[in-house]
Amino acid sequence: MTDETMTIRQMCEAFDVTPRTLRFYESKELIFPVREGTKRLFTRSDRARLKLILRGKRFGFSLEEIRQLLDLYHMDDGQVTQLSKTYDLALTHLAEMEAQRDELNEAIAELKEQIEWGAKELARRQSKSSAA
Amino acid sequence: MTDETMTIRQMCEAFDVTPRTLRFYESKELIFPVREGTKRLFTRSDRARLKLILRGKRFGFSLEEIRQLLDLYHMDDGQVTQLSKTYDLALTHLAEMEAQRDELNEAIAELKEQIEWGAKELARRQSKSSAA
DNA sequence: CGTTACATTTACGTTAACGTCATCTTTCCT
DNA sequence: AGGAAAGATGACGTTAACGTAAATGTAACG
Repeated sequence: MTDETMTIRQMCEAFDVTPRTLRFYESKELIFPVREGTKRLFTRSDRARLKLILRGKRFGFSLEEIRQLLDLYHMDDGQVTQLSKTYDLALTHLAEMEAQRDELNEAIAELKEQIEWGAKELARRQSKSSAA
Repeated sequence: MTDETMTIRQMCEAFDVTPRTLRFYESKELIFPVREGTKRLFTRSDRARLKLILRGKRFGFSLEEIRQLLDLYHMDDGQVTQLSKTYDLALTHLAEMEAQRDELNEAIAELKEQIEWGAKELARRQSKSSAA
């Protein structure tokens, strides 16, 4: 290994994705692996971004939404020109995520109720079949 | 209005969806509007299910996953045969949702940090430009 | 030096979740 | 009665996010 870089295979195993996925994310400018000849080498930065990408996906964000958010976490390189724009976007997303968390908590509470109801039903049917 | 049923238009306005979406959900057996002649009439049950559907979507669940979960909330009608199967599925989903909530909280915390960093940067640049 | 084994590019295929006509009843209003 | 409005039924189109296959390159190994 040259540095702290990883090959595409190592990335795939580390993050449980396919090569196609990584190439696809690169084509969409979500990650920027460097080239050693023709081969891709993924840096620490790519790994950090990929982690955020996969997390965003789990929250139901589209790749395009994620791409815009990634700029916030990757602000150090050069074009800080759009900082305040990105900042606003981050605030919006934060609000969305907090709303989603609240709704998720509500949904969890409701689901728990249903589960308890189900548990009682199962117990009831258990006693019936053992009584027969 | 005959009962507590709603037309497709009323549903669309109430839930901010298109007719196509409702027909699509019916074709996928997520909702079961009754027919008055050729027209669909949506019951209270359909509305409850639709609410859960839309919520599930916001959490990133697929319609197929949602369809299975809906059975849990709709258990009263007849086939309680699969109760324990549905029960297990509900427990699994509950675990998933709790994990998602935890991860969401973590992400919110990180995003807040980034936002604070952005706020400081903006302030720093503000003082620079006013000093010039 | 040939052959695995991994890599790249190009390009067409696929699935989910609807959108968008086009065409046809049904219904309601004046 | 007659025309607009709402609803229904196909059927084809679209977008996102990759999957998959074909053709080619290259790097290490015995």
